[in-house]
Amino acid sequence: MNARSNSVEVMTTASRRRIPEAAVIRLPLYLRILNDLSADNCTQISSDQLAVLAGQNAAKVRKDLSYLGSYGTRGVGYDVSYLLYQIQRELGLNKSWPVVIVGAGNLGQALGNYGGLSERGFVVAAVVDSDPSKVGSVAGGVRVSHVDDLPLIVQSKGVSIGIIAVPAQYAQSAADLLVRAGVGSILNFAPIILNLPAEIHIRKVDMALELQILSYHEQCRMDARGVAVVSDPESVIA
Amino acid sequence: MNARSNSVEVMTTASRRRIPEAAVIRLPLYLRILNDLSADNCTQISSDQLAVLAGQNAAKVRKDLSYLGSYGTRGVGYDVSYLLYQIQRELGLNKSWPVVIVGAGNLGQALGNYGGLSERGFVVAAVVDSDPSKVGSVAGGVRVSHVDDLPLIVQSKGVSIGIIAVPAQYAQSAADLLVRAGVGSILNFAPIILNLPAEIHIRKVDMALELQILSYHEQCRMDARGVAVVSDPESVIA
DNA sequence: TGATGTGAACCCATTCACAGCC
DNA sequence: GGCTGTGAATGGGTTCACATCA
Repeated sequence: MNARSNSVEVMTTASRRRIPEAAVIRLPLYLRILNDLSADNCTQISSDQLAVLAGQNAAKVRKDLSYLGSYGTRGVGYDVSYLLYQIQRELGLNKSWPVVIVGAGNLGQALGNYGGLSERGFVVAAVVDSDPSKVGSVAGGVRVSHVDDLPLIVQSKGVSIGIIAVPAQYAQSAADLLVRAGVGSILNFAPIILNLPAEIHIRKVDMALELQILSYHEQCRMDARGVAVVSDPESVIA
Repeated sequence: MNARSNSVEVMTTASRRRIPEAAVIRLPLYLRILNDLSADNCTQISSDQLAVLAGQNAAKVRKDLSYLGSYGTRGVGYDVSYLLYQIQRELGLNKSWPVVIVGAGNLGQALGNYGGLSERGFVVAAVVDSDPSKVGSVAGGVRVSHVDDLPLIVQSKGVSIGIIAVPAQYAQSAADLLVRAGVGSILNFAPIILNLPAEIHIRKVDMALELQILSYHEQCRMDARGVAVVSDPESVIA
């Protein structure tokens, strides 16, 4: 029952314990904090301390970590390096993930050169572009390939994660190409929401959208401070 | 009771109807779709159709829109341009929001030049940097100012939204400076989670973090396909 | 008839509170 | 005594299903 049994089990179809999405999102945060602690030669940490560092509360931290297994010691806390290892394993960061970048423009090149990718085990397997004049040039230590070769590249290099770095008007077709080529997860930098089949995982990195949400919160904040606001736009227009 | 009454009401402290956070996040998505529809001369839309375009379901769309008021027509649907107007108003996009960008490096300059900002009413009031050699150069049509002038700039230009575009190691101090200068919302591009007072709204645009989440989902997907996986790392290490 | 608007039911995430163990 | 691990309670978000109205 406990994951720390002594035998090697082989899991087959769908036997992975599913961790709630909300908890998965916080794991990289804990990971970063534990890395910093480890660099400072800190070996033990309690859920209380970790909660402060992560801006969460202790109960949530304990619940999140309990999804990984029972790796803490009652009355003491968690071993930093062991917890680090367990989170990395759960997130799949002990593996190397080949990614393909679609778009060799400013953003695509910047991402290709971004050291944080390789640091975290994400290897730029290829950069592709539809512009023939860009094919052959070098971006991020990788020669730019033509987008027509995408299926071949995905197959031969075992790529399962694609990064979209093209202007908004081409983003949907880039996404469709990635899906057809066999990619299962997409990170989208274009300022657009993509239509994708449900089985494709997608994460958005969309500044325009985020700013609009901040705009709403700013408005609420200003209202709360007591700034007078007209509540009926109808009559203002009329 | 209905927001479409005929008199002009003046709301004072905290009278804004609070829309659930989850719904606020979808409003910019609807906005983008309605804009496209409007450009295609489409004047009416039903919750069913909008749901398909947004990748949501009809009930959720109706509930989301109902938070704005009762702007639909039973048996018919919603008027595209009126809905557009209402969403923009609710999000505060009918106002002009001055923003300050902290960091005049590659990312800061790219953001300053990004047309999507001004298109959406976000005006780059200033770009600041701590490097004196960068002060005076031009980024995004705005002269780069020294970070020491931040409080003055925020005050004089009425800035309430800050954008952090500095390396991770400087992000926390940049955030602290913004808060002390009086900014209320922050968009963070640095690959780090910031510690901020609860009253500050923050949105993260963090590729490293998003990729780690995709990595987890890829792992789940591969497990589901029946790839054999060792479930007990303990014994593998030993 | 056909689509909105919305209470009620459901489901997931967070928080509480305490049993269990070091 | 102190801290983890976790059932139970709470709260928010989504979905259902239908009353309501053009």
